[in-house]
Amino acid sequence: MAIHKKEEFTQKEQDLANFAKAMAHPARIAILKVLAQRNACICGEIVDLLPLAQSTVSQHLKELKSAGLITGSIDGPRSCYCINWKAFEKYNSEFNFLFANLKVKNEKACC
Amino acid sequence: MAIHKKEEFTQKEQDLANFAKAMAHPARIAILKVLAQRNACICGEIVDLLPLAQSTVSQHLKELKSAGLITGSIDGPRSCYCINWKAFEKYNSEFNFLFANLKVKNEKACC
DNA sequence: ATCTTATATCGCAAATATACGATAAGATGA
DNA sequence: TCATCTTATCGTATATTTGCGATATAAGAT
Repeated sequence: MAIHKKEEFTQKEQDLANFAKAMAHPARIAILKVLAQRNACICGEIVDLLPLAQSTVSQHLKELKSAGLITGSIDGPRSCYCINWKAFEKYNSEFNFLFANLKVKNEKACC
Repeated sequence: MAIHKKEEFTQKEQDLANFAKAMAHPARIAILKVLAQRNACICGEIVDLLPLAQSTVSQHLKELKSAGLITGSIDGPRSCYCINWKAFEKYNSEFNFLFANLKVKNEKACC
């Protein structure tokens, strides 16, 4: 591959792609679900709910965090995670905007 | 890794993750944009518009097609691609549903 | 001070994704 | 038929992701 070409695209395209990448694993979607269902910051209960090792879950959490979709803070001996609604909503509307933009221009399929 | 654990999650989680994965590259987002802007099925004009080799673009098109986001048909010596609005809308609303589901349960950040 | 508990990180192995050149396949035009 | 043009596929190199066990770290309990 030699060089990645990702940075040759627009910032918007890259941002949206990064957001999508963060969502591109069922484990991470399941984590987001759990975080919301519990209506509170959950630490390692996630580990019990998912069919994955603790280190793997921790890694997925790290990815969600670095993508900005969740926030994490240390609470005594355990870690507390929450969905970052702001960022989530931003990407969601950006995604909808792209979709609406596409939709408006072409309605009839041609092939 | 030995075994992939992806199939241990629910079908909905997997579907949404697969959709996200298809969107998880700026080149593929750019392709979708082009397909919509041209308001018609575009074949290899995409190659001229993207900073990628023809074979690479073809591969991205294949992924979008196998994810069901675009359709393709042969038109003489060239190939014609279109956005599959139906599937796109389905995933979009599924995504929104997940988001709304999350949103309704938790509004105040706790960390 | 030491032990326990919870979590993050490191190191590694395997799988997948990304990218390209070369080549094949299919249709059109000379 | 043969050359050409367009697109798909193959083979290959490299990068990234996924997953786990082992280990480190940090706070609380004994």
